[in-house]
Amino acid sequence: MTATKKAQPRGRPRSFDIDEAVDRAVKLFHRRGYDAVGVAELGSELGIKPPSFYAAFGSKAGLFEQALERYTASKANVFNNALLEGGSVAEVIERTLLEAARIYPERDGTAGCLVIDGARNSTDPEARALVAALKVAGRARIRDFIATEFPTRADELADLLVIALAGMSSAARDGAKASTLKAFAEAASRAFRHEAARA
Amino acid sequence: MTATKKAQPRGRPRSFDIDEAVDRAVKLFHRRGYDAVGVAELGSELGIKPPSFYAAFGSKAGLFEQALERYTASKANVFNNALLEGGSVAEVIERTLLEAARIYPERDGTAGCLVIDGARNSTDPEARALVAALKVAGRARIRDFIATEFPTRADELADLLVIALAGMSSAARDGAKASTLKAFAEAASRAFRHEAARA
DNA sequence: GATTATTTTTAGTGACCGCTACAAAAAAAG
DNA sequence: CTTTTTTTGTAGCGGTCACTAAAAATAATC
Repeated sequence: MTATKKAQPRGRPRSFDIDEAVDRAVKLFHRRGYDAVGVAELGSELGIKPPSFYAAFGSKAGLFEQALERYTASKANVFNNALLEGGSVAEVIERTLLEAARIYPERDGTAGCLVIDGARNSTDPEARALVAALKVAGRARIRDFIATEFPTRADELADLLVIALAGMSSAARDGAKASTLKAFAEAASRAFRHEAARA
Repeated sequence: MTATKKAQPRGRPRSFDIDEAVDRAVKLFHRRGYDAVGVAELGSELGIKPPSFYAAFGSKAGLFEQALERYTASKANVFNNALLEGGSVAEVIERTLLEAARIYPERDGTAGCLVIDGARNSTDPEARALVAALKVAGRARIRDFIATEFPTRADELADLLVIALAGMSSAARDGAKASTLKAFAEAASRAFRHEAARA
């Protein structure tokens, strides 16, 4: 019994695919940022009307939360993916930076990182809190991993990576080319090894 | 004759100080970003009403343009100030990074760089174009200066600085402490010297 | 067929957005 | 004084924001 759909419940069936809707929302929020995407646009892009939207997601921020979950569980989570391939700390950090340089440049209208810049300058406290929590958790994971090899400098080295990624996301959203980000990522990776070897 | 005020013109005198209004606008736009600051709030903060606002600045984007001019002519222009103190390319870049680490952390509600992040995710094409032009011009000045010592690697080295500054602005707006930014700036400065010496 | 449960569509809500028409007010010029 | 010029305050423009009340539609269940 391969049940993905649990025997149709009672009422009128939903006329749209929630998973696909979240995927489209990821793209829209990534493209233009949380505030710049309106519920009206989300509705028309998702092919649903406001009441269906709110019945399914609760609020605009609710959809953003699901979009962030989808995003961080995808290949866009560059550190997670680099970590899965194993290797030394320096190797994982290098793969993280190079992968960011590969996926951050504009593609299909999206650029940079949704978590880093998706709620930048947003007026919505809920949206800001959602990305802030993800940033804190992400940085903690990076720091703890670095600490396995460099326990006394883990914070400083984690900040080096986090700030470098933020710069790359920012630059990508400003139109930086893949070659530019790749050169920066390589320099940042060399800097990481150099800093890790210091003191 | 020390004329800053040109013999009062004909009509009703302006009831507010334009220079001070621009200063306050710089702070507001810097604090929350272009889109998040409304004309109504600008008006009440500046003590003027819409018609006076539009008579003086033409539009919200017009005030933003003046705010950007004020900002880039101030001590916030870290590269300009570092350049004025002279020294080698590596020294100027180091001062640029360290000065950014000093002024980017949150102070009086403002953090990071108004040019880099002030119109991030804005929906207003005019505001985006204004900061985009400043970014292009700023990067060109940095690249040309670096080229005086490193003509073959000026672009790559300029991107290293520009992306590092973007990362610092982003991190500062996310609450990074001065000590965090300082450590990053020092590492970035070392990376710059190291990259400049390569090849 | 009748009941119940869920989602749908229709048609809005009040609040805020950037911006403006209009006329009174306040100054210099005649 | 009157005229001319500029800025002011009052009031409100059309548009968009996130969101919702109410009832019709569509399914399983009784």
